[in-house]
Amino acid sequence: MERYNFKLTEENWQKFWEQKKTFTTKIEKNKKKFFCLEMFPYPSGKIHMGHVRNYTIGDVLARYKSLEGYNVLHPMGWDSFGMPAENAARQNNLNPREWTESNISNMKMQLKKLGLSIDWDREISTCSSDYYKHQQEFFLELYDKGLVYRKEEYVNWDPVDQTVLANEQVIDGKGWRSGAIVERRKLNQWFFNITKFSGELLAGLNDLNEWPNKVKIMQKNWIGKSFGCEVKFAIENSKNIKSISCFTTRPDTLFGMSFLAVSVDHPLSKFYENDKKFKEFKKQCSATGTTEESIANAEKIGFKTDLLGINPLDNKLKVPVYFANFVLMDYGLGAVFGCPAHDQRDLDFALKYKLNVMPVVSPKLEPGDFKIDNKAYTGPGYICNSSFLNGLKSPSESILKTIEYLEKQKLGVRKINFRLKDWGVSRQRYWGCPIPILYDEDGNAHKVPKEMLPVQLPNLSKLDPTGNPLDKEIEWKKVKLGGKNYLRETDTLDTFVDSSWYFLRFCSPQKKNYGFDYEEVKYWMPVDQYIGGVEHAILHLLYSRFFMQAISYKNDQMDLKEPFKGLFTQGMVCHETYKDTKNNWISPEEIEVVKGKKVLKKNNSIEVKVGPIESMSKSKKNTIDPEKIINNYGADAVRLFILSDSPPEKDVQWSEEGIISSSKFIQKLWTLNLRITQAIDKNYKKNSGKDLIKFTHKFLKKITVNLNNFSYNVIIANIHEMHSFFSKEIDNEYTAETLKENYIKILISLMPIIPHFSCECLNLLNIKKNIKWPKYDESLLEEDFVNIVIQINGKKRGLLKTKKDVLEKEIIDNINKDNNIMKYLNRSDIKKKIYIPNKLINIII
RNA sequence: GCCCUCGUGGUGAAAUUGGUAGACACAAAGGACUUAAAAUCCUUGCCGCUUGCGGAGUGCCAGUUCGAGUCUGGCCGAGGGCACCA
Repeated sequence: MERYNFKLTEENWQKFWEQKKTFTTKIEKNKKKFFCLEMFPYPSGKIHMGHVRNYTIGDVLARYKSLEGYNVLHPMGWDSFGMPAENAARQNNLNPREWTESNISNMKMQLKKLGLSIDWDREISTCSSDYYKHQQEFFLELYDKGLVYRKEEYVNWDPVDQTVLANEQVIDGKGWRSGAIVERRKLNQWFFNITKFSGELLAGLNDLNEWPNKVKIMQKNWIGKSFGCEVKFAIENSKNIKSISCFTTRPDTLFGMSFLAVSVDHPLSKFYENDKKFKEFKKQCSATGTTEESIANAEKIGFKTDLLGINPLDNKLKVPVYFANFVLMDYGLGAVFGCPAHDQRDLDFALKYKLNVMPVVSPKLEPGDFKIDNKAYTGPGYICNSSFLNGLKSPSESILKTIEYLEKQKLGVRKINFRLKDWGVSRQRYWGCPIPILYDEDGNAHKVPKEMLPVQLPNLSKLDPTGNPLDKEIEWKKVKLGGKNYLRETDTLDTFVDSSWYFLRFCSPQKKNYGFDYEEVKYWMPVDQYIGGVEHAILHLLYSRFFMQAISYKNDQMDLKEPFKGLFTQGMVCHETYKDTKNNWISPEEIEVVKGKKVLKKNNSIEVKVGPIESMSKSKKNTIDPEKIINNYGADAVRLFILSDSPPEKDVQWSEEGIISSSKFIQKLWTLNLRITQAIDKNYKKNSGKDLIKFTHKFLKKITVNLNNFSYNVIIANIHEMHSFFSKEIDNEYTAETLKENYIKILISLMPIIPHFSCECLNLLNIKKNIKWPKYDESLLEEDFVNIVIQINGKKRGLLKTKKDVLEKEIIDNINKDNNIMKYLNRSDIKKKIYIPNKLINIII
């Protein structure tokens, strides 16, 4: 039998799509639009299996929506600024732009081999000045709106990458990319005022009902809203300072206060700058690392001042004021009041410095002899030992009542506090978007005039191993404007800025005088389905949401607040790991299976240790090169396999056996196709094909439902069922028209999954135009016969095939003829019968 | 410590949302075809007696129900996020 030539077929169709511009899109106002977007890749050189999975999932959806009649926007671009280009440049003395561009052209070729339905006319690249010019405009626009500012701030400094990192980029106290332990440095930085929208970004999550809950919860926690009260504590014994304000969520525990504690960076500290002991203490605090363990294990230490803080609820109650290492300057007001009885951290501190521990919340209304030992009580209860607050239900009544009192007495105000901090966007790197700012001779910042945009990156022939390259470009830095001398800002923007608006650019990628066209954006936005890895749950997704807020802010032409209507986070691609006897990682390519054992290829007597299945990574050498796989098995086989084993949101395990079986299955489908076309050619008139029609419609329903649920793995199972149905039934001499009509519907329904194969088969049947998603007919799905489960006491004892909608009596009559079931029924009387028509009968004896 | 998610065969998983548990696939074992191998196809899959039948069975323990993988409560385990957040 003729074999399916995937290579030729796939090449032909890819050429056809390219020449016919099949996937080129433009606004069509009479059509419903669908913006399908996958997170664009960083051009590292080669695509990896993660890309294959991500873009296959997106392509299935894009092709399906397009068949359904939507006007689908499915673009692709390159997140092409960033560290790897710069590192390659520094290490191998390459030009970052050339390096990046050659990577892009290679990856583009690889992506095309996957047969993706992408509108390549909309391709964008963030390192192109056509792109970053508009980013600089946005920067200045945000500056004008007061959403960008510059300040000296303690920042996360990555000593390896030699750059500042955003809080979101510090993971367990280490740089997200370099893994180096992050240091604290005070630097002048540009910030985006993301906290201005804390409330909006939090509230907006409620409307994102097509987002995974997990991601929404992560963002919610990251924004970290807490409700409480700002309380002012008068200070005694001080010429310098009259009061200290604290934010608290538990003002109702004020009577249990036994100390005030402030951060070493608190304004109060400037009065102790010359105090030797304080300086020593400050040093001790910063010596504590920023890693997870060191923080968790860090002892709570304090520096006692001579100040006394006065309890606002009773001015006879006075407590010492400490500097303490556990108080953070950048949360709340950098000061806390300590209530040891009901906060473990405060209790640890109080026990160390022998401070008062008095419970003010008791689990029972009558506190009796309720005492705190070395575990703080944080549960609910009733207020006690608190004068006029006594007896209030805590925390449900007590917090609000206390705030009301404090507000009335002008001792405090209710306040909502957020954990979210402003987004520091300055990076001391070369390969990024220059910040369009000039400094005059006094060091004041000025916007680069609009007509001077873009601020082009200078083309550097050589990058020094360390430091900020732009800072060393003396000539580039100097600018003369209106007879005055200026120096350019030499920091570049965090590359997360680049990806915060690229979805807008995709709507009108060629627009010259602005980043996007409002008409186009109004038609295409929001992104209907965004697909990517969950690792961007906070960083990229939160920044993009902020950017949309910022662009819509003070803007009559735009009121879109959420860029991504639907979000899907796909799982990772995993592979077994292998090690040799010396514990070196071995790649799957070096391995051979001999007698069921995995051994080294070069010397097949040495068995390798098979390690756990882990996500593909270069360091573990368990990656598989997609291009090789596509060349060996074809794009359709790769698509089929990457979708088949696990649901798309979960991790999938790549295996040689799996891809082989997928490619064999394509062959089987081809063989089936030949048998079906032959049967059509024979032009039978015999079999009306009632069961064939029923099967087809049931199949179409399954595919449609599963496509809408992202149950792509089940679709592959459905296709296997389809194959086995036709393999068995094809000799039934179905009437040719019926067979053809139904088979065409099935082929169309396969187009999103295995487009080359389906297009080829359809083409051979002369179906070339007006291909639409086949609708299933619900009325054809009805079965004439049903299997009724016969249960006795809830246990399945038999199956009965009957006509649909038979009466209970008929079932019982049938049961009475069944010896196997009667042997149970004869044992005792029937107490009860539950009959669910067309499903089951349960007889209780 | 806090928050979230998930526990189904040797493996990846399915289950119309409370109604036949294990669809579909991978791996394994046995068989058919073949001189042989590959390829292809078929069968098996936990326990008990011979087919057939019966029993147990969706992490564990309870509960609701005629009926629970699915709902409720408790426990155990795995993964992920946050973390001195006041």
